[in-house]
Amino acid sequence: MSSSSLRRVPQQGRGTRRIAQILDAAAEIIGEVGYDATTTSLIAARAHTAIGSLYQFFPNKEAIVQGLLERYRADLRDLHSKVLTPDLLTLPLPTLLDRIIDPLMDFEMGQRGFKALFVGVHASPEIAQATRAMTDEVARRFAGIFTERLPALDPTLALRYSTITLSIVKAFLGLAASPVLPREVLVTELKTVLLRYLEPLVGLRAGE
Amino acid sequence: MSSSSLRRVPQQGRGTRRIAQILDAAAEIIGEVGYDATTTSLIAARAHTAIGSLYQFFPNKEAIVQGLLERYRADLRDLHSKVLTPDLLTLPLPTLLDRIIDPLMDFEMGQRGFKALFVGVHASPEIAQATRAMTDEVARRFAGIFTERLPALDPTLALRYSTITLSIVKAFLGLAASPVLPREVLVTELKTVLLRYLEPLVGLRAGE
Amino acid sequence: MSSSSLRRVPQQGRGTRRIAQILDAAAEIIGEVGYDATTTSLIAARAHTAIGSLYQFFPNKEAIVQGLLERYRADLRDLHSKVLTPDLLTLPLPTLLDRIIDPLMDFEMGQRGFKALFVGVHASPEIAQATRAMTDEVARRFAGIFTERLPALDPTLALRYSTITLSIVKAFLGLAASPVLPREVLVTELKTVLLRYLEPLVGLRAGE
Amino acid sequence: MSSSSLRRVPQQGRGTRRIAQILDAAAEIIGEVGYDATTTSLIAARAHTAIGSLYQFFPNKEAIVQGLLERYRADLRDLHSKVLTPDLLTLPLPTLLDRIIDPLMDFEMGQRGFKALFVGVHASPEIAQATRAMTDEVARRFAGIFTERLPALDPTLALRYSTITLSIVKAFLGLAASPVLPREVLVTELKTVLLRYLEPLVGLRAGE
DNA sequence: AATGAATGAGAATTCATTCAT
DNA sequence: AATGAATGAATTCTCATTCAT
Repeated sequence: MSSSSLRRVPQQGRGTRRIAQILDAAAEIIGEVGYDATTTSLIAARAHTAIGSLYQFFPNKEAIVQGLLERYRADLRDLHSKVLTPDLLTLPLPTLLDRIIDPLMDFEMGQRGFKALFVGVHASPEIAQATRAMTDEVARRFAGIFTERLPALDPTLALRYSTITLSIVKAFLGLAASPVLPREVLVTELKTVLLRYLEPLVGLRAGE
Repeated sequence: MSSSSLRRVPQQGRGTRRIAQILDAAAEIIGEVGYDATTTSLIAARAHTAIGSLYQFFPNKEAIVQGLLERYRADLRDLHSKVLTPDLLTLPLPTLLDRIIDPLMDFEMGQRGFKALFVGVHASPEIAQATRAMTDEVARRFAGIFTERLPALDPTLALRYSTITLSIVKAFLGLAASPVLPREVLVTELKTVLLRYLEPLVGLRAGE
Repeated sequence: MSSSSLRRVPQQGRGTRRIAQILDAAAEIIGEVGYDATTTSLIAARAHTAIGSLYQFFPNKEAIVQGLLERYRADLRDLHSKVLTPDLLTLPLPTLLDRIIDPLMDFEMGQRGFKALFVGVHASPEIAQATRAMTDEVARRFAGIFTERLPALDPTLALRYSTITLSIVKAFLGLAASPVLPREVLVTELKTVLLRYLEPLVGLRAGE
Repeated sequence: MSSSSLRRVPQQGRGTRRIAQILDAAAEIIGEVGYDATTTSLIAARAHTAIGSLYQFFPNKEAIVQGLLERYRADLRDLHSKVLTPDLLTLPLPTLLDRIIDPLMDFEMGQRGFKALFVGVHASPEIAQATRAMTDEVARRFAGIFTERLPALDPTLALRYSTITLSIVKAFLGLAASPVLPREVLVTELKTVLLRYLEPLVGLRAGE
C-alpha cells in the first residue's frame, strides 16, 4: 500500500482505516461483478462512506484498483518471505510445490476479488496491464527460487519456466468454479501438472 | 451465425453480408479493447454501417457476442472434423498433440477477437458464461478423443483431463503476447507440458 | 374513407383491401397499447404487410390514424342516418335516448381502438385535435336532433347541451373497464344521468 | 412527495428544492404536450437542472409522474380535509356541491399538468393505471360523504354514485378548453347535471 | 408493387468526477 | 474532513421514414 496510487497520504488512523474499508469494498465488488461493472458509488456504499470521501483518497477509479493490487503485492511478498526458508534449496520438488501452491491457494480463497485481478478475467485492458506487473513480480520470485536451487540454470530459462508455471497456476485458479473439478482434485492435478513439467527442468538430481 | 441470437433472419443477401461485417467488426474491436469498452457505435462504424442496421439484426450488444461465439463454435467444429481421422486412435501422443494444437494455434492467429472470447480475458461475467459453453463443447470433444483411444478410461476422468488440458491451452494462448516467450517456444513448451501430463494418463502403452 | 389522408388513391381491389387491413391492424394495436406505443412496424406486422407497403399508402404514422378516424366518422354517419327516423321528433325522451345510446354502445363494443380515439385517452395532442373534429361532428348532429324536436331552442344552447351530452357519454365509455360498474349498470346510469339533465331542457312537454 | 417514488431521500435542503422544481417542470410540460412527448431532458431543462440531477432522485421517467401524482394526492387530501366540516351532513345538496366543486375547479386552474394526469388524457396506459389509483381515492372519499349523509345507503351504491360523479366531473374538466362552453357556464352546467342526478339518490328529504 | 434493409436523429439512463455545504 | 448533490458526456437502443432490390 505504498502511496503511489493515493491522492494524499493519510496522517491519522481514521484515514488509514477508511482506505482499508474502501479497498475491502472494492475487492468484494470486483470479485462479484468484475471490474467494469464495479462503480465507484457501489464501492463507497459498501464501504459505508460518501462518494466524496472516496475521492478524497483516490484520484479516480483506476487508482482504487492500483491500491488493491499494491496491497495484494505486499501480501504476496509476505507469503514469499514466509515460504522462503533455507531448506527450500534442497527440498524435493513435490515438497517444494506443496510449500508454494498450498499457501497461494489458501490466500486466494480468503481474498474476495483477488482472483479477478490476479487471473485477470473480467478486468479491462488497463487493469490487465497493472495486473501483469504483479504477475511478473511473482514470476521473478519463482525464477529466483529455481535459480537458487540450480545455479547453473540459464536465467532466461528460469524466467521462462516460472512464467509458464505461474500461468498454469492461474489457469487452475480460473478453473476453481468448475463443476468437473472439486477443489482437492484441482490442487492435486495442478501439482501433478507442474511436477511432471518441472521435474526434468529444475528437479534436483540424486547426488547433486 | 445460426439464427438463435438474431432478432430477425435476413431474407436478402444484403442482410447476410451485413451480419458478417458486423461480427467481423465486433471481433476486431473486442480483440482490441475488450468487451466492456466495446461500443455498439464503434462496431457499427468499423462495419461501415449505421447503428440502426446493427439493431435490425441484433437485439442488443450481448447478442452480437453471442453471434460471434456461435460463429467460432462452428469454426471449431469444422476444425475438429478435419482433425478427426481414423488414425487418431493409434497415433503416438506427441503426434496427436501436434495434430490438435497446431491448427488451434493457427486458428487463433487468424481470428482477431477469438482469444479475448475464448480465453475469456476482458469479458464481462455474462460473456464469460457464454464463453464457458464454447469451452465445454471443445472439452467434451477432447474427452471424446481420449475415450476413443482408451476405451477403458473412466468418462469422468476423461472429461477432467480434457478440461485441464484445455485450460492449459488457454493459459498459453493468454501468454501469447508475453515478451518472455516467443511464439515457437510457447508452442513447444505447451506441447511439453501437455505431453508430460497426459502421457501417463492417456498415452498408448506399447503392445496395446 | 375519403382520400384526404391517403398518399395515393388505390385503383384496384387489392390496394383497398390492404388499406382496410392496415386500418384494422392500427385500430387493434391502438386499442391495446395506445397511440404513442403503437409503432408503424407493429401495424405492418399485424396487417401482414411489409413496412414499405404501408408507406405506399400512408405518408406517415399520423395519416393512418386520420384514416382510421375518417372511417369511424363514416360509420358514425351511417349510425346516425339509421337512427334518424321521422318519429324521432315526437318520441319521449327516454325512448330517444335508447335509440341513440344503445347503437353507440354496441358500436364501441365492436370496434377495437374506437374508444381510445373517440374518448381520446392515450392519444397524443395531435391526435386529440383530429379526434375533436369527429366529436364535434357528432355533437352537431345531436344538436340537430334537439333543434328538430324543439324548434324554439336557441342553437347555441342546443350545441351546448349536445356537447355536454356527448362529453358525458364519453366519460361513461371511459368507465367501461371499471370493476365498480358492470356494463348494464353503466348503460342504465348513463341514461339516467342524461335523462334527468336533458328532460327539463329538451323534453317534450305534454300538449306540445 | 413521499419517498416511495424516489431513488434516494434527499438529505439536504438543496435536494428537496430540486425535487420540487423537477416536479413543477414535469407538470408544466405534461400539461403542454402530454406524457409521451414529455422528455426527461425537457423536464431537466425546464427545471434548470442537469439531466443527471433528475436521475439522482428519480429512477426513471415514470417515477417522476408517480411523484407528481403523489403530490396531487396529498393536495387533494388537504382539499378534502378543508371541505369536510360537520355541517356537511345536513347541508342541502346544492350547497354541498358548491362546497366540493368550487375548490376542485379552482385547484385545477392553479395546477398546470393536473388536468392531464387527473383526467387521464394524453397519458400512456402505465400512467393511466397510476391515475386510476388517485381517482379511486377521491371516489372513495366522495362515497364517504354520501354515506355519512345517508347512513342507510348501500356502500356499493355509494361507491357507484361517487365513481360516476367523479367521472362526470372529469368529463367537464376535459371540456374546459372548449369554445362552446365558457368557464362559468361549464361550472353551472356541471352542478346542474350532478344535482339532478344525485338529488333522488342522496338528497336529504325534508323531515329526515 | 412489394419487400425488407438502411438510416440516423433522438430518447432514456448511467456513472466518473467535481463542487457546494 | 465529510457529505451528498450537481454535472454532462457517453452509451444503449428505438422507430419513423427512405431506399435498394
